[in-house]
Amino acid sequence: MLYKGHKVVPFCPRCETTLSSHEVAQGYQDVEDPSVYVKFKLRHAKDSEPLYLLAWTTTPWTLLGNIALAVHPSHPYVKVRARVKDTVEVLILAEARLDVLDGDYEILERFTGKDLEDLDYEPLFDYAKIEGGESHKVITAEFVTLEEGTGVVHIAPAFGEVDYEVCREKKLGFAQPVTSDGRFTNEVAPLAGMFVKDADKLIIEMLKDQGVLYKEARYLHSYPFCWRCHSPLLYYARDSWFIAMRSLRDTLMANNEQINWYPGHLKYGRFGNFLENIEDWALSRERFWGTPLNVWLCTTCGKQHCVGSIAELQEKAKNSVPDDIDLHRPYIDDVVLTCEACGGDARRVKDVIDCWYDSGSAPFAQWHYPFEQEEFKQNFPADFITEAIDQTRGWFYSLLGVSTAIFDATPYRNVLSLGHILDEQGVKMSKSKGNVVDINAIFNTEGADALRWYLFTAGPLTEDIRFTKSVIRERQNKFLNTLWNSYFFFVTYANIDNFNPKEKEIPVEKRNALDRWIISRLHSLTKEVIAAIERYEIHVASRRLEDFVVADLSNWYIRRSRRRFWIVEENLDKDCAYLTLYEVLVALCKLLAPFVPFITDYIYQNMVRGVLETEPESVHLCDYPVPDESLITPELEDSMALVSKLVEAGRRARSEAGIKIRQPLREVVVVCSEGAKEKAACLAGIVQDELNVQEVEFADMHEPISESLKGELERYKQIEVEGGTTLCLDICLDDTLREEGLVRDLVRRIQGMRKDLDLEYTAKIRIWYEGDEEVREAMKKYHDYICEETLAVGIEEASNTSKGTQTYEKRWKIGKKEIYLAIECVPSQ
RNA sequence: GGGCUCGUAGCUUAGCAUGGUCAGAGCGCUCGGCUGAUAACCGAGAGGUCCGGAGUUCAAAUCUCCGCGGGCCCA
Repeated sequence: MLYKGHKVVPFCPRCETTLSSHEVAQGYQDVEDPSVYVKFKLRHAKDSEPLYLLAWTTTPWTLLGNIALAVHPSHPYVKVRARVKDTVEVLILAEARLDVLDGDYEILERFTGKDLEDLDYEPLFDYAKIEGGESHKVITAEFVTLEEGTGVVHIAPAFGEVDYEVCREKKLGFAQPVTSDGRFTNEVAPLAGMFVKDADKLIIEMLKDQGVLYKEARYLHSYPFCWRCHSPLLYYARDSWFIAMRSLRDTLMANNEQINWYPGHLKYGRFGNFLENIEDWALSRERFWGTPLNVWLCTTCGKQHCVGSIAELQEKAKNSVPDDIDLHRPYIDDVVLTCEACGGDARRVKDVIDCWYDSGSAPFAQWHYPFEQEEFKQNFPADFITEAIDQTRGWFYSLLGVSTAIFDATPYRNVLSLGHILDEQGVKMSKSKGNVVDINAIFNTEGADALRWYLFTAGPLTEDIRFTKSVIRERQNKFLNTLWNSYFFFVTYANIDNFNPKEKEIPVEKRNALDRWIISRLHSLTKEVIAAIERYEIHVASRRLEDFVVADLSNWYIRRSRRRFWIVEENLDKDCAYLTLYEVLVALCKLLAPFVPFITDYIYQNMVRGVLETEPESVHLCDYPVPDESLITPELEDSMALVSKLVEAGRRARSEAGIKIRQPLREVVVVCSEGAKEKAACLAGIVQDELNVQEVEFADMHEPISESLKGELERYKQIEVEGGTTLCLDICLDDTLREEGLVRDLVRRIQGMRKDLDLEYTAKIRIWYEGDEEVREAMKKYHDYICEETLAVGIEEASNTSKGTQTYEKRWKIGKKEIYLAIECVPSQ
C-alpha cells in the first residue's frame, strides 16, 4: 500500500519548500511570460521533407525536461504546408487551432490525434538523463484542449502534475534537469546553475539557433508567487511517499454506502464524485514538525522497513533506545537500525506524515490501538461526527481513507456537514478581511445561550448563515426573555403561596381543559423535537420550541391562567395550575438543555434541586424527555386551535366596530357546523373571557337564522372565521354594559398605578377618587368588585386635599370623563 | 476553468424531493387594542417581476436547460 514515487507540487525555489494550496492561492499575480511555438521534428523514413509537430508553451524552461507530446485522440488534426518567413514547412497541429499560423497555408492531410499516436520525434535537447522508460513519443490524452495553443501539448513530468500522471500511465521515462533551488543541473551544460525563469531568454535563443522556433509572443496570465518571498513558484516533482488509495476505490465507495450524510446530496455529490476519481494519497511532507514517517531505508542495500512499535525499535536499533523515547524529530532520526537483509545501517527517511493522516487515525489512535484494543472495539465505528463543508475532502475523507485501508470499514455512521458563518454581506469571515466577529464580545454582551439560540434558529445547520449581530438580540428578546419571564412568573407566585410540588399530586385527567391542553402540547412538542433532532434539523427543533414557549406557554397558557394564581385561599384549581406549570417548565428545561445550557440549568437548580435534592445534580445529567402518548389529545389541541381562531376573529370584529376589549358586550354568536360547535363548546368559557362578552351562543350554519336574530342583524358585526364558520359579535351597548366598561377602565387605571409604585403583589391599598355622577354611581355599585381586583381595603370619594404624603395621585381621562384617582399603600398589620 | 451548493418583502426567513387555497411568518415602519410575568403580546395597514431568461405543462417560487451573484472544494 505504501510506495515511493514523485509528486509534482507547487514549490518555492528560494525557500526550497512546498506550498499548500491555500498558500498558493494567496500569491497569484497577473504577469507576462514568453509564449513560444516550437517545432518538434518527427522521425520518419519514407519522406525526405521534414515534418514537424507544432507545440506551444508558456514556460520554455520546462522544455529541458520534455518527455512526450500529447494530442487529443479524437479531435481533428491537419498536416499543412505553411509559409514560414522565406521558406515553406510542413507542420501538424489541431485543425481548430489553425489561426495560430501567421502566413498562408495549404492543408495537405486531415486525420485524428489517434493517428499520430506512438510516432517518435527528435528531442530538442538531450542534456538530462532520462530514466525509467521510453521518451520522445507522441501520446494521446483526453485533457488536451483546443482552446489555446496548437492542440499539441509539451509534456514534462518533472514540472506538471498532469504531465507526471500521464507519463506514469504510459510508462514513459522521467528527467529532472533542475535542482530544488530552481537552477539547472550540471547536466545541462549551457545553462548550469542558472535560475530557470532567467534562462527562458537563452533557451529561446537556443531554439532559434536550432531553427525549431516557429514564433514567439508574450502571454499575459495569472501565475502563482510565493506569499513569503514573492519568488515565482515552480511546479516541481519531489520524492514522495504514497498510499495506493486507487486500489481501494471500490471499497471506499462501498463503505460510503454505509454512511448517512447530512445534507444527503454530499453522499453521491461532492464526496461520491471525489471517491470515484480517487487518487493515491501523497502521504509524506518535507517538514520538520509532524509525525515522523516510520520508514527506515538501508543505506547499503536500499531495503525499506516500517517500524511498528517502540519495542521493535529497541530490538532492531544499533544504538540504545530509551523506553520513554520521544518519537518525534530530532530524537527519532538518531535511531539507526540493523538492516534485516544485509546487516547494514538503516536510517529513517526525513519526511513526516501529512497531518490529515493523524486526523484520520483519531478513531483508533485515541484508544492506543493496537496496543490496547478493548475500548477501540467498543467505540468503533462512531455514531456521529460533524465538521464544516470544507472538510469533505479533509477530515471526512481522511477518516474514511485510513479506516478503509486498515479496517476495511466505515469509521462513522452519520456525518453532519455544517455550512459556514458568513458576514452580513454574505462574505466569508477572515482575519485578513477584518470582517470576523469577536466571539468573546458576544459572550459578554449577548451571552452564550443567546448566541447558541441564534445559531440554532438561523436556518439549517447544513447551510451557510449570514451572521447578523442584531438578530441575536432579537431572538434573545423573543425567546430567552419569554422563557425567563414564564419561569419568573411561576417563581413569583409559588413563593407567595409557598407552593411545593412534592406535596401535591393531582392526576392530569382531573385538571381543567387548559391544563390538559398545555400538557398535550408539551408531549406533542417533545415528539416533534426528538424527530427533528434525529433528522439533524436543529433549526426545526428550536423553532418548534420557540413557538411553544412564546405562543402556547407564555401567551396563551400563562396569560389565560393568571387569575388562577391570584386566588388567595387554598383552591384545587390553583393547585392544578401550579402543578401543571411546574411540570411543563421542568420538562421544557430538559428539552431545552442541549440548546441553551446555562439558563436551563439555572432554572433547574432552583425549581428542581431547590425542592428535591435527590434529583440529578444538573439538568445536563437528566434523561432527555420521552413523549407520553397517553397525554396527547389531538381533539383538545384542535379545539383550542379553533377557539384561538374565534378569539382572533372576535378581536377583529371589535377592532372594526371601534370597541375596545375592556368594554363588555352582551354576546357572540358562532354560526358553524355541528362538528365545529362540538369542538369549541367545551372551551367556550375562554372565548367568553377573551372577548369580554356575557354569553357565547352557537347557531347551526345549516339552519335558517332565527326570526329574533334576523330582525336585528345590524347590531351584529360579522367576521368570517374558516370553513363556513362565522362569528357574530353583538355591538350594541346599554347603560349597564357601559357602566361595567367604566369599572373595568377604573380598575385598569388603579392596577397601572400599583405597578407605577412597584407595589408587592400582595400589598393592600386605599383608594380615593373624584369624578362625575356616573363615576360615583359605579364606584359605589361595584365597590366590592373593585376592592377585590385591586386589593383595596377601602374606597372614598375625596378631593385631592385629603391625601397623605405617601399618596400617589393621578388625573385620568376615560372617554370624555375627567377622573382623579389616588392610592396609598396600607401597611400590613 | 470544473464539481457541489445557495439566491423568496428593507433585514432574517417558511414553502420547494409528492407542480394547482402560498406567495406566508418574524423584525423594522404606520395606526388601533391589551397589560399586576413580559424591552412581551393582539388586530389592521404599507412593502415582493419568489435572482434573470428560455422551456415542459391546462397550471411553476416549486420540474428542465442557459445565464448572473454568493459560498465551499478542486484546477
